[in-house]
Amino acid sequence: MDFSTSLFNTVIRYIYAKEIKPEHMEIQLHIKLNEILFLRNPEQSELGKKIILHSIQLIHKNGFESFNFKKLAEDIGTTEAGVYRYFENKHRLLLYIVAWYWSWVEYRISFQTNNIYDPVKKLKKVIQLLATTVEDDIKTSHVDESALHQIIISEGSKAYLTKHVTADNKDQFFKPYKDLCVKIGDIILECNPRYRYPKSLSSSIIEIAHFQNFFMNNLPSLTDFGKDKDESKIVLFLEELVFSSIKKAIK
Amino acid sequence: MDFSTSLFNTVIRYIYAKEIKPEHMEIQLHIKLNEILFLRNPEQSELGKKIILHSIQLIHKNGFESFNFKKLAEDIGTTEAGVYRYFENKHRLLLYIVAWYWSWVEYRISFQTNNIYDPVKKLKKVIQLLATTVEDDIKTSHVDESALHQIIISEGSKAYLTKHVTADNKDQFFKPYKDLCVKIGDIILECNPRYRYPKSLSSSIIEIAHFQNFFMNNLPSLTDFGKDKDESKIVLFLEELVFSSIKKAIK
DNA sequence: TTTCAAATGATAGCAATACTATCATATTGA
DNA sequence: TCAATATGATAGTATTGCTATCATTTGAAA
Repeated sequence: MDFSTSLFNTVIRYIYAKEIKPEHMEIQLHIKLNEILFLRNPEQSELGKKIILHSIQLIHKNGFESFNFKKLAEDIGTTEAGVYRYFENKHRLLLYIVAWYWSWVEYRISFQTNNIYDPVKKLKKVIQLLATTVEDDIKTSHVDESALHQIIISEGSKAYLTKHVTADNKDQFFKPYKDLCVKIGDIILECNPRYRYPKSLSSSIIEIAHFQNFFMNNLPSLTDFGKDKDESKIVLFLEELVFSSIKKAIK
Repeated sequence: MDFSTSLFNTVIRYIYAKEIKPEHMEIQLHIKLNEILFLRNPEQSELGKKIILHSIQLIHKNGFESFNFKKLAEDIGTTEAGVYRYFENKHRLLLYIVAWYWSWVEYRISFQTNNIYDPVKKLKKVIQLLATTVEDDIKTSHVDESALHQIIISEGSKAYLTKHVTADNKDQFFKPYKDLCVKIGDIILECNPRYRYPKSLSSSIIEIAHFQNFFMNNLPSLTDFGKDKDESKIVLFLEELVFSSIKKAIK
């Protein structure tokens, strides 16, 4: 795998410790996002990175509804006005975080399905990546990917469930999510070129993975996974759902 | 069908015009909800019914985020304090509306699947009812069921995507949704008693029906229905997904 | 090393939101 | 008819979601 290649929105940076020894070398992932998502790029300053890190922590802890820029500023040790210089409002910050997440997921999928040529195996890997808790492969200094995953499950859909979704869509805020859907849709078509609903199945896999996880942990009677709360069962459920549907369509 | 039977949360009332002529007879549906959902029962006063009617209109028009009790009160011609006498806050009002909706859907399903004994046909009917725009069979005077359906699609998940979901669940706020899931899960098991994920499939059908509709109308590239925006295609997608999965599991 | 623009900090203020409280009046039902 | 209950009218308060201004620090170019 060529790490220097820019992959969609993703760029890999080599970060070396001052004395270059292999064990001190870190590979850092850098996600490049659409400029319209922010007023000032949070990846390019210490304050900006703190804003991302602490908003993920705060939203994870207290939820998006009770989250606001005043609390965030206090948490960071800066002022409300300081945060407003980076993001217009908290919804834009959520859009940024969500876009970052989907870009990161797409990168992970590319990385983890690399050199897998069987589309069925590839799709299984995708389902597993979408439906199980992240274990960091490549670290990013200022993002807690595990907390982020939880946030996307509980708050992610609020990014688009608004009256201004059409305007936001025109501004390309959902591009990473849409790119990911296309990518998964293509794998589905590789499995069965005659399957009629690749994009709908793709978005359904993503959404089911998330809300089955949410239900399992919060409203367990809406699932069959309530007892042991085992994510791998969500994977099995999804695999059965997806592959029986794709295969049936072959006939 | 015995209309006098109380069905889960649902009660049917006969309303007669003063002169009893068949064409003046109306059958009115009355949904009885858990008392904890409100401070004062909105079904039992004119003001209460206005609150429900106008909040559905306002949320439908401007979305839940921009909705508040001041605007609602102005719309109705009462005062903010007046609304607070019925509902603690706007989230509780949303919970009420959502609970009402799911009770109503369960009633519709019971009504429309009555006398269908083939579980596959029954499940098809359920999918069709969940995934297509409501056409009122039985009218309720103070609820616009069609606007309500749109609200549930765009705002419904916000009812449970909160940090207090566990507390709300203990207070039984989600009972109608859970009852419906059980009911659909039972039909799935009738189709195939050995299917392993009846509840997860049930909640997935409901959620997919809704967000595929939302995506189709707002982020069409996430679906395969963007061009003609035809709800019946969502039904076909869901049927293929559901029945291939259930049937495969039979083997 | 200066220097000048950009980023940050500190403070203030304002309109809207999310309530709570109080008292007067209307209604209605026992 | 009278007493409880529902509604109306008004006021007030803490918090939220911003915007504006000016002073200070930082950092990169000259």
